Amino acid sequence: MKSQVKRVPNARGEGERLRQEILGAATRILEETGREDALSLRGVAREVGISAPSVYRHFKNKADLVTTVLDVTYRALAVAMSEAGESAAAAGADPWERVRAIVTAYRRFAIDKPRRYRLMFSLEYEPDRPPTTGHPIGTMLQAWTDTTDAYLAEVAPSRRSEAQDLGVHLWTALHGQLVLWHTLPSAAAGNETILIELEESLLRRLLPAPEAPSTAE
Amino acid sequence: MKSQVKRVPNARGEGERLRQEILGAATRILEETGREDALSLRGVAREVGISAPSVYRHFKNKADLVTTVLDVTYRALAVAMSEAGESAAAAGADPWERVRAIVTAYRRFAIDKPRRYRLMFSLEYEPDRPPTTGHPIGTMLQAWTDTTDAYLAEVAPSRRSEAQDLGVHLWTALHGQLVLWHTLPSAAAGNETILIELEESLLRRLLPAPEAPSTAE
DNA sequence: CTCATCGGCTAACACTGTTAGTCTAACTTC
DNA sequence: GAAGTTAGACTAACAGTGTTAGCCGATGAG
Repeated sequence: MKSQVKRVPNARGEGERLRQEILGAATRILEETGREDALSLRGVAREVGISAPSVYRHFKNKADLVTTVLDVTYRALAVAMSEAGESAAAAGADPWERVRAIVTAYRRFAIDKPRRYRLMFSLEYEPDRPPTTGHPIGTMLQAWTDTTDAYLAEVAPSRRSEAQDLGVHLWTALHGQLVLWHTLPSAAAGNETILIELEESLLRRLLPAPEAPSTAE
Repeated sequence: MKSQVKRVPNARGEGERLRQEILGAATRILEETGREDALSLRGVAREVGISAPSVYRHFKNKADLVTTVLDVTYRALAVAMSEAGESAAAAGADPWERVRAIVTAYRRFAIDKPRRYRLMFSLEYEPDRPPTTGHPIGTMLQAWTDTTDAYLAEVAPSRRSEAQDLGVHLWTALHGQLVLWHTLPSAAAGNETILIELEESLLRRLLPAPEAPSTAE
């Protein structure tokens, strides 16, 4: 019952396979528990069917494992955002609807993967990583300033210099809303429409309306 | 060297004293490390000069200890905010300056106690606490909606119905800014003026200007 | 055929949260 | 004042943790 099949080792070049399995199991556990210390190397090893020290063949240590999970999550979020923007554009959406689509994708991600989303922003920056890449939060910020810049370029070109500021405002406010929503126990939590209304109210206040006010089509 | 003085027990009714010492040590360690799992009961016990299980006389378990530290921190933040508002009012500040003072107090707190601030919003709600109190984040939100309500009452009474929304926007956006600032490694971090400018830019966009536009003194 | 190396394993260390049970000194009650 | 109770601590122990050291079988290169 303890070691069921004694797991035949992967072939010579196939070590990467186990790495992916470990990553998957760790992701699952982190998403279920939401706390870094609830993830134990022995636990993921048990789930994958290997022994705990074998994890060290593929990850430097536990922190490295967690960091990798979060890096993957960051990338997935960025992809979800850009895909939402592009498919909205392809469907002929106007600039406002395009921003709306990106915001919605962001919210969906944060709500569907709540534990990991929270974890993304609750970890200290680990300085012993390749400093060229920087913290993945930077790419997140970039995605938002790109969004506001594209919006301003089409809708209010004269105010395009505010794109950076607006991107920061948009992202930070949305993130704050989601944190609040995740944390608040009863009232808001579970009621997504509240979030949507808040978003709407925020966007109206933050994003400038089109400059040519009337029939510009 | 191990047990230096064998710490004479507190007198009969003085158990509270040790409780405070434990709380203080835990607060210190949490502020230094910033991670819940870096706080060990044996560690705080060592620092206070008692044995680890003695902590259980005063706290249900480790989570209870951490929660208590954060509750105290929440209260301190709320107090700092209201004090800033009141002392600004006492100094004859106008509504805008009053909001500004509260925002500044909030930022100061978040920057001076960065680890604890981050911890406040990264813990899951623990359901086995007295449910009457709710999550302390609720009081935080209340403080902000009070702030915006007071501002609107004086400056734009016709829009007072928006106070709730504006309070949420203000708080979530500020919180998001601070998270970003804490997380981003090089560029922003350590440069507080960036934060102040962001705040200013946000407040201008969010808070309505006085209704009587001209000479209303 | 040899041999290095990949992909794993076991054993062990130091540490953790938590429980059970014990001791001492002070306070309460008769 | 004697007896009992209890606040305020302690030691011992358990199960589980991250991590390191060292081993072992199979596979591929020379």
